Amino acid sequence: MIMARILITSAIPYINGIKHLGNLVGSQLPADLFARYMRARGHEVMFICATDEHGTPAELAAAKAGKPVDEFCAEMHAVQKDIADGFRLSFDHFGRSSSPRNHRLTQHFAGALAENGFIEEVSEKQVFSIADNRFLPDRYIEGTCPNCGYDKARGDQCENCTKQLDPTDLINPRSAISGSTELEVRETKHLYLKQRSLRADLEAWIDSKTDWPVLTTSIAKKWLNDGDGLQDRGITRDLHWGVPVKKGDQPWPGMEGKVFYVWFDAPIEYIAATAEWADAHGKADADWERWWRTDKGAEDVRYVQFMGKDNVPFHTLSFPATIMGSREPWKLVDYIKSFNYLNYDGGQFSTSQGRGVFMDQALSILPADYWRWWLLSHAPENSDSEFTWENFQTSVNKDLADVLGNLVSRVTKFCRSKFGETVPAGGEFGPREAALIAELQGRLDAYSACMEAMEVRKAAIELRGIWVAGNEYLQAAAPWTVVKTDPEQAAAMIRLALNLIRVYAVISQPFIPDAAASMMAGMGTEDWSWPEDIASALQVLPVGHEFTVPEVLFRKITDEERAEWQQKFSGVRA
RNA sequence: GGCGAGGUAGCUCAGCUGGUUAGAGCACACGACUCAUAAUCGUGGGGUCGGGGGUUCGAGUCCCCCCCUCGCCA
Repeated sequence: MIMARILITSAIPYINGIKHLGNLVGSQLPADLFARYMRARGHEVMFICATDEHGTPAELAAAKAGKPVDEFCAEMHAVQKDIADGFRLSFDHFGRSSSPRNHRLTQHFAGALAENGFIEEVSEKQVFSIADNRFLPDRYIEGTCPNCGYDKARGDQCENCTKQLDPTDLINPRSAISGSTELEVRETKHLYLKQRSLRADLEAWIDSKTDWPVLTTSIAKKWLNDGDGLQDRGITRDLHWGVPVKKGDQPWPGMEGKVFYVWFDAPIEYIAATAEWADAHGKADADWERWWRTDKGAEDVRYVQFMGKDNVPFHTLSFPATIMGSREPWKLVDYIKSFNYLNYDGGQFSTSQGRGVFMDQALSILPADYWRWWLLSHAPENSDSEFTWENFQTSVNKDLADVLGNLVSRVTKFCRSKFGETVPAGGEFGPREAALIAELQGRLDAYSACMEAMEVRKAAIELRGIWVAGNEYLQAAAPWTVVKTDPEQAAAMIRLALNLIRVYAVISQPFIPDAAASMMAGMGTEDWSWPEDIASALQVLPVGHEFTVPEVLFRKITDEERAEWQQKFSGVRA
């Protein structure tokens, strides 16, 4: 196997609150699965995530919490970091889009784009709230709809009659933030990224990605071709919290007091976070640049992004336009794995309504592995999928407790009672064992192929099949019967089965890292080497090797618990 | 209204460029086993593949129309 270098990024979660399970399964979790698998196969991996911290919602959330926005973001970053650790998300670095690295890099990209003629200054009129001392984004202006008379219409659209509005259309407009009616229209200047000038480049690039999921390319092409086609995009805002507008390290005349739009600086944070990683580990710039600069070693890097479908336009068009327009040799993404939505019990997960299970709540009721297994084995790859408590309970109980957990239990306890807690000697492998080895080799190849291709659900099915094969073997070999007449032969069977536990720990680790660690600890080894060859992998634990019977790996979810949680999470988040 | 994704066994889903009796897991029934977390293993019942046309020797798989769900946009 040739060692490869793989750069993996997960869409970066917004700072203003804790994410729900739908967000988790749409980007961070599958990205982690892929990162863990690639590391397990011996590849060099750089797995990057961060918090997305700028913009109006962050400012408002901070105000609501009664804290300065920078302090609020620092606290929420720590909270999200803890939860990510709780889910065992194995980021090499979990950065912050508000970092000095991202400030400098964002300003650098803007400067380069301007130099190459891809930035246009546009003067436009926006609503300014005197009481709030700030410009108001359209959706933060409320008033009476001129069309239907609804008195809580927003400046971008009336939610009652769905008519598209301009803020100036509203009757008796007021600030949605303070309620103040002291509003005035002011002239303000903004920078636009001339995406239309890069349209041909973008289209050619996307057309060259024939191996991308249809979900990814269909969304990209829609934005490229729909209506009037790809539009130029404003990349600055009249806000206080954000990356100050600069042309590289120089001031940008006329843009004083403005910041870059959150969607401009957020993807750049992928790069900046890698630089933050280098800083945090006392490494040189060359150490992160070899992942991102094709002129500095990134030519052989494979870059894979994970995200929900709502993020696809920014990753297929806006961010690539930023990179292409810089005319600098930054690494473009090689593969975009995108996901549909996970629904919750007949409806949508909703952050604003607190509907569904949020990441902190999930960890408070069950260990990470339960969630990881269910979410990954039901990842919304081909269409939206649905979380129900009944499905969660049966899947987890059956797959984890019955098929895998019980297998570990029956093997180790049987050995302990008949041979003691060491790998027993005697006997030889026969045709039945040879058949098992052949089957496992074939199934493992299929599993690996799915993991390489990021076919998450299929990989889970293959892995489960491998677990089942172990039970099938035991059932057919029946060492509990054989031991009565031929203890040596039974010993050979159990020797194989104990080694099987180690193999299962290694290959299951990307899905269920904690259980894998328990299995490995029980087997008394730290040999995580991937079972390239099953026959030899099943001899890693030698005769006489000591092990212990692990605690129950997965306890079952009871009907009472299921009913309780179903009730608890049906309504509004406390 | 436009666009995109879907509508396959009770449930959750597989089914690439059309090809013999449409698959898996769960649930259900029966049987085997008793080492194990009342776990495991085997066998079986169950679907006119949203509806209607069409192309074809042959369509869940291609074309047209319609219905329904979800999302995005206007």
